[in-house]
Amino acid sequence: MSESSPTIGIGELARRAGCKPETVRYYERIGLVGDASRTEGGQRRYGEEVVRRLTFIRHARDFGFSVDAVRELLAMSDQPDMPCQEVDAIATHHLEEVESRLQRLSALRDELRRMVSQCAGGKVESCRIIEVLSDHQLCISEQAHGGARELG
Amino acid sequence: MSESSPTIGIGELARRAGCKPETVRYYERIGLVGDASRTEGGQRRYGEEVVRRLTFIRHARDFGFSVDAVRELLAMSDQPDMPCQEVDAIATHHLEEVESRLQRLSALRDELRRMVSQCAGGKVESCRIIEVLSDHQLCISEQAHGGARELG
DNA sequence: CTTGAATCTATAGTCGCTACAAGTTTTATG
DNA sequence: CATAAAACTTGTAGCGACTATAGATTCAAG
Repeated sequence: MSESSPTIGIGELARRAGCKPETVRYYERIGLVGDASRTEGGQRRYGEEVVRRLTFIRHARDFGFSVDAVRELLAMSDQPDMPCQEVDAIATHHLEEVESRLQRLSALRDELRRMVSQCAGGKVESCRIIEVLSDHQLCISEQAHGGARELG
Repeated sequence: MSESSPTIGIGELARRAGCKPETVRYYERIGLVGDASRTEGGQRRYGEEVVRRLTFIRHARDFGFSVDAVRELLAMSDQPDMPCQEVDAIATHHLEEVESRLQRLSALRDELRRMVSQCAGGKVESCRIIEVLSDHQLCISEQAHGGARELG
């Protein structure tokens, strides 16, 4: 693995990886990408391998992996000879979380739909939306939306 | 509307509404609930109407409404004679957001499933999960997971 | 050499809480 | 009534993953 000469500025790096310079500096601060080499004047300069690394990071983040998970995935992708069990475990765990979020979000959608569809458009006093929000008993499923906050 | 005498402590209030005392104080700080009356010693005491208000808040939050949306919903539920168009608008808007989140989360799940199922369990070097994360082109849908971070 | 874009650091803000620390008040028991 | 335990008080900092701002500096193009 030969490093390419570090000629890429933080702006171009960010653009090519699909994020902002601030995010790159943030990733440097938390150690997701290493310290960049600098120009005499102190500006960061990167080589192609950092573009690849940052692209990997952004892609994994787009998949919803947490920064900690990305950190582990990065560490593993740096060890090509190791078995990929752990990679698989992380991805499978994440998939399970996504599936569980989907279920709850879907139940939430059903409740919201029901609520909205029952609003007759009169006064607030008799608005079904307000009524449902006031009275948990009017929900079909008690568990449906307990903790929607975690769903984003 | 007669106010009940304020005898309920913050702990009982929180328990009855399904949150924590810290959350109640937080809601007071941001103005979702008004300032409570106090004992001589300075402790907060509440009446039943606050239990109802806090329950409404928690319920709306469980439905995934933002605090700002809850603020508006509260303001409207305080005006029973007004038409409920705005209530409906807020709820419908929220429903649309939930539906859009669902679509993206569902596409994300499909990609994750595909990725995980293609992992043959060998070395990291040839792990499909790492490959997909390294190369956006291997995704079926480019849009599928662009911004999963917002999905929770 | 000048201009303007890009970059630098440091810090604070976002959202909606949650957690802690160190002190005070209330309530229950002996 | 004394004591202990529970609940409460304020203030502040932390979470995750950035994002935004300010004010200074550096770089690249003409």
